[in-house]
Amino acid sequence: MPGMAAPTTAAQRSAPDRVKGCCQPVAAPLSDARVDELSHVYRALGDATRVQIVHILTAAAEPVCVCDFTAAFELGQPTVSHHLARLREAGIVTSTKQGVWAFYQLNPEMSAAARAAVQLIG
Amino acid sequence: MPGMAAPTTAAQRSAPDRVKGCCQPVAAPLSDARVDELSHVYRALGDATRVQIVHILTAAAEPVCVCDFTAAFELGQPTVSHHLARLREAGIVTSTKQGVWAFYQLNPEMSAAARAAVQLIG
DNA sequence: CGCATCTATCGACCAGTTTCGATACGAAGA
DNA sequence: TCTTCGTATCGAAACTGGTCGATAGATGCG
Repeated sequence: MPGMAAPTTAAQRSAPDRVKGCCQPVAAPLSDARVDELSHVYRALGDATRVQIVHILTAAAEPVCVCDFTAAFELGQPTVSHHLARLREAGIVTSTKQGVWAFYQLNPEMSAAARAAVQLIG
Repeated sequence: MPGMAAPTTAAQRSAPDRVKGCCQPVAAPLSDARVDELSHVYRALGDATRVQIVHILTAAAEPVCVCDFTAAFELGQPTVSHHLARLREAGIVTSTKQGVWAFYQLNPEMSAAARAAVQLIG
């Protein structure tokens, strides 16, 4: 095998290579479920508007009306509704309706990963 | 003004509305810079492959060779390079070259926000 | 009932992202 | 030097995501 073929196991690898650190055994990967959970939480928070929404909710003592969000952002009402829906799908917020109005709050049953990520915004 | 027009200030609002919590004053928004920083960090981590990469790096004592990542994921080499580049652009990882090989590690000068987000994966 | 309002959903458009194959560049061995 | 290998970059295709206008559903007032 000519050239510098990459060894795939520690046994096949020469000492200088190990010193360089190349092709060292890689850490056991996180479970697919855990990776999905983390990446979905991060993806849900990977938008400036949604970070603002979460910040407002962490600072609010009571559930916040959708009309307050539409007033706070220079975005159309369907767009705000879309962002709230994404946070809801990620389990970060919950909504309740009182008459015509809809109120959003941080989901008290948020996953631990989501809670930790949200606290970074607070 | 007929119907149920949404009041925009606390003064215009009737007592029952305030009890319901609608149109309460919204928390002072985070600065644009802070929102951008947070959303960019979250966006960089909002991908399953990049979460795996960060997890491997947090578990590794030494910088990890690109060849280890390409071996660990069922993805093409350009795709892995792309994900590493995105983490690099977000300031989460740094790379060094030793001969033909490129090694990646967590950026020791990562922002506090990035460090906190990375620790949730570790 | 008829109407006005608030919110969610739909359809569409544009921008950004993920992925791959092809290729270019650099380094090291023959 | 010539070849081989590892990595980054480029170009393109497919997909996802953010935004808006239009619209539907629900609620409450008159």
